Amino acid sequence: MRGKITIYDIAKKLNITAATVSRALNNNPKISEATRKKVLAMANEMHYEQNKLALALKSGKSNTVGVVVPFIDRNFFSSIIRGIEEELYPKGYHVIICQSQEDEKKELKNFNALLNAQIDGLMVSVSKNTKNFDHFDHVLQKKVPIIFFDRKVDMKGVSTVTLDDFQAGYEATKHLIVNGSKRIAHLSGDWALDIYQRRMAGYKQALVDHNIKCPKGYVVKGQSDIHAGKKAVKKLMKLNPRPDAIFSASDFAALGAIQQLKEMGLRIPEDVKVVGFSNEPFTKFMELPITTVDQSPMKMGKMAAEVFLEQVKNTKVLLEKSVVIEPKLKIRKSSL
Amino acid sequence: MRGKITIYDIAKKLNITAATVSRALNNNPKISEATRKKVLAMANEMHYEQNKLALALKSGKSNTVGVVVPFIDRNFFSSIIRGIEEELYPKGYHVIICQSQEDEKKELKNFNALLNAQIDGLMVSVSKNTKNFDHFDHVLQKKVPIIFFDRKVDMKGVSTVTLDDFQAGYEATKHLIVNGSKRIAHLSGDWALDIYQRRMAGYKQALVDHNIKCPKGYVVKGQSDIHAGKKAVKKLMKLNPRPDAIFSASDFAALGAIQQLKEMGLRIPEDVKVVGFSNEPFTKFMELPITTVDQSPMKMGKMAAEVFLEQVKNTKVLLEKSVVIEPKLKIRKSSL
DNA sequence: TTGTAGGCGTTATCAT
DNA sequence: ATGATAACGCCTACAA
Repeated sequence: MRGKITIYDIAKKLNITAATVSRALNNNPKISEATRKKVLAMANEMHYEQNKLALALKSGKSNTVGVVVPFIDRNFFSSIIRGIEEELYPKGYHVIICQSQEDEKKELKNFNALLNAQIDGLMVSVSKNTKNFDHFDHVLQKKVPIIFFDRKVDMKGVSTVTLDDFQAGYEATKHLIVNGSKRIAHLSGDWALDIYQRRMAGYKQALVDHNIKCPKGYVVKGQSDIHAGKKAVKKLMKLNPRPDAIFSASDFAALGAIQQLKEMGLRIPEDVKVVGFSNEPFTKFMELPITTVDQSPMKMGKMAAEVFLEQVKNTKVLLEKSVVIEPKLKIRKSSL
Repeated sequence: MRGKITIYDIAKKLNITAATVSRALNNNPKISEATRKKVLAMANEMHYEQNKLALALKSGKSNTVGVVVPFIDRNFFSSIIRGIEEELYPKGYHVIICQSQEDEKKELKNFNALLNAQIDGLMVSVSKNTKNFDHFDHVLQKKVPIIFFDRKVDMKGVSTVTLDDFQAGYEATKHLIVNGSKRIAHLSGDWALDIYQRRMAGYKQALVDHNIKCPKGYVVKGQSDIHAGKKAVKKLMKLNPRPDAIFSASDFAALGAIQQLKEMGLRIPEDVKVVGFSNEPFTKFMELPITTVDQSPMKMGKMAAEVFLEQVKNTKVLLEKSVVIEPKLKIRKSSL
């Protein structure tokens, strides 16, 4: 029913054997130029197309990688996937997408399904609710290489591609300091994710390096959404002294913060400067464009793909590469 | 090297044959309850996992669908893919993602690669530069069902999931009329895509139905980006009489229009009302939230997946289903 | 240079 | 109820 024609069909037409056809098609040197040409011509004429499935079964390589992200429709993740796809497609790899939906159980199921599909590699950004990491070991046991991007698990035998979140936090904060802010608050995210811890660490280090205090209550932990940003600002502005700048570890929280500040009659950036994180598309489009940290997600995806390709080239040893991407501060009006 | 344990391994341990193991694992009735339990227990103990590749080769079904979109990192498309994935994953299907990058040749290559991978179905939103449609026929010849979403090709034997773009254009325009606009301009998109033609048709019909004229120059064709929106407004505002409202077939063009209007000192919505299209995330976040048409992309993805599932259930006939999704006007400040 | 044969892991069709 | 065997499409020793 499907892509009917096989190497056997070609062989029959040419009165040769399937093995010979295979050799011709695979540029195997052990074949005469004459028959190769005949085979190639016939294959073309019959519209032969190789069945990758059979090849995969035979070779143990499926030429497919699995990508697991919390949600595919977040700009950050879809940009990463774009990077992965564009890097891997020319090399003959397919990209299978799965969503963990920030759920450990779904993540585990994704892994098993992908393992069953005989993927050649797994690229994953860990769900934030994942506490148990056995399924990662399980993948490694099957000799399937893992490449983490952005959110990683500390374990042996894996590679990672991450942003230098410490540096990002540091630079964002330093930028505020340099522009005159003296009392800088920080909206942090879910501490289950170390990216938020590192961003905060960068923030704190910048304060220390510039002899600026971080009064009690200046660091607010919350979700990375608009509502959390508003809530945080309500708290922060009751403080005495109140902050004159906010570094948010998320653009959405930064947006909420801005909305709340405006509602309170505070001007941005005059009264309070704001810096967000992720360079979400909307930050650029606002009437008041928001300063933010660009994570180069497409590049992250491309790097992850490159590390994978390097890994499959040398299947003997498990690579343990750690690629760290430099953050890029996008300075806009909200902080000037 | 890979998922070593096969049904043969289980068979050996149990001194039975692989066929029996297979039967036990597949709930085949021709087997005793006793052996079934033994097999299941052993399979569990040995952490057996079915090799989908072998199954796929044997059965001719890969349990994989290919999805081809212009770019994965556009909110509209990634939301659709999310819908597809969430609908198909529970049914045991994998989703392979490809990007055509609005390029006919890449689209063709994507198709061939997916065909080689023995996909069970193809879901595609056509590249806007595709003029030749042979590769679609080619897919159909291989008995692989095609489901178009959003951008379709008119051909036999395929199913489609689209937005009612005419209705969307009609409602958006009517909304402006009802709110007092008398001179409504339209920013259209690339006419190679029929979605833009239909949006415009809806716009024109609404004008006719309400006895409103469409003066020359009131319809501006351009790209669907910020720059095009600005450019169009510069032209439009030179017209006499100048428009008091703009219905843009794209949110980005609408944004550009708004930026340009402001630059010209015109107030929105007082002087000019604006309606966009797609419900891009940023439209909601602006200080001046933009009225726009929501296309329910996640639902579109889910519907496409459902049509596919229906198709594979009945492999005898090629379904020719046409699902039309109702647009939802999101009324915000830019048009009130 | 080409053919033969076996195997990748599974299921389905015969027998038994 | 279970076993033996062939087949899915391809590749690759090994033999000729």
